[in-house]
Amino acid sequence: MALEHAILVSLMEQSASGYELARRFDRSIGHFWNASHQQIYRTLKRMHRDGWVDLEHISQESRPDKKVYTTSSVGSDELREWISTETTGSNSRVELVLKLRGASYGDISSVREQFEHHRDAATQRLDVYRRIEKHDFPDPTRLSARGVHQHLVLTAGLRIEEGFIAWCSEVLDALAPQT
Amino acid sequence: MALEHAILVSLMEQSASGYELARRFDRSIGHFWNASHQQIYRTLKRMHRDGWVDLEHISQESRPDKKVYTTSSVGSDELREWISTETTGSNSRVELVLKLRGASYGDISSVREQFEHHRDAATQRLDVYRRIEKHDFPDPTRLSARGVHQHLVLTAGLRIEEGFIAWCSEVLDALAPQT
DNA sequence: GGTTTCATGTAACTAGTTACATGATTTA
DNA sequence: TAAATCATGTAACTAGTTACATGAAACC
Repeated sequence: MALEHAILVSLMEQSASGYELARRFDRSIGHFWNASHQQIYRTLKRMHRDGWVDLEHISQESRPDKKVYTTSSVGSDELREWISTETTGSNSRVELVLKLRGASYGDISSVREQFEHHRDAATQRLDVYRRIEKHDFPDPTRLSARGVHQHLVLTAGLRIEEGFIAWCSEVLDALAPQT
Repeated sequence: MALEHAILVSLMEQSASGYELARRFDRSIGHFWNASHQQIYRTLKRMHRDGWVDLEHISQESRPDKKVYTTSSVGSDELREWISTETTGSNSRVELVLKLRGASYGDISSVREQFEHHRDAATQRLDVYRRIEKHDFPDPTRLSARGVHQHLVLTAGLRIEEGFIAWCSEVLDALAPQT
């Protein structure tokens, strides 16, 4: 899972209450990730129990009290570790984006390697899709209605992989170690 | 939810056992959707209970018996209805792909409208991202390490929206009513 | 003799969503 | 005076993952 890690990255940038984190997830991070306030409160509680975050109670006049969370040293160790761990599973692209965002809190060369790996995997996938296209849709101008729809679905796969590979190249260019 | 509907689309194309469906999800559909066999068996059971699918027990020699499921009339009504229902929520792009794949089993003009709507929404999002880029990264050549990372994350958003909009245009061109 | 394929499932767990609950203050 | 903002939570549910279980046949 990575909601914990998304929260850690966000807290590294700036300490926050659960409410404030929920708002951040609705804005910047939330463009590609979303988490409800219920999820965030629940997760913060667990993270505090596990010592990943420190907690400060803040009383306010004319506003409800709030609990401000800060990444602890255990938390930042955990984040650093997670950033260097190979990214697998169905959510991997979103996690890669998150690792990029938090790259300064971990080992950048490891992030680079992970991007290389996922770019290569995407290139192979793209190749598979192109073979499928050649095999199943040799003449895309002559297709039944259902054939057209199926071909468009395959096109989605092609476009997604192409886009991802291009973006990986941008990332790798920008993360290139300055020699 | 839409796993039910993904199964319905798959069964409309060809009746299958839970095992066979799981394999299909690992291949074609599974490039952008994945479902474990446990999930599929559980969901098929519920769909059968609700009358969305019919069931035929098939005994085989030298192979375990299997249960072959077929979309019932209730199921195809449900699918038709779902295809015409507005697509919302965090999973909407995957659902749109699925509706495209099953478009022949529902109302194509409604699918068209949904694609138009989502293309327009993506165009607005893209515009928001471009404004953010102008505002937060006026000079992308002069950025701190963290600034570079944050900018690349924004770039991911830009590329995803651009790609999605381009693909929607392909879809809309292909689905255009022949006049 | 070991792995893959066919074929079905249960049980326990983690993650995420929806609905409900409270209550003051500020803004339209 | 109604809605939005700030601020926290509980409870119940749905969806998805991981681990365990069985057992024959085909393939390498």
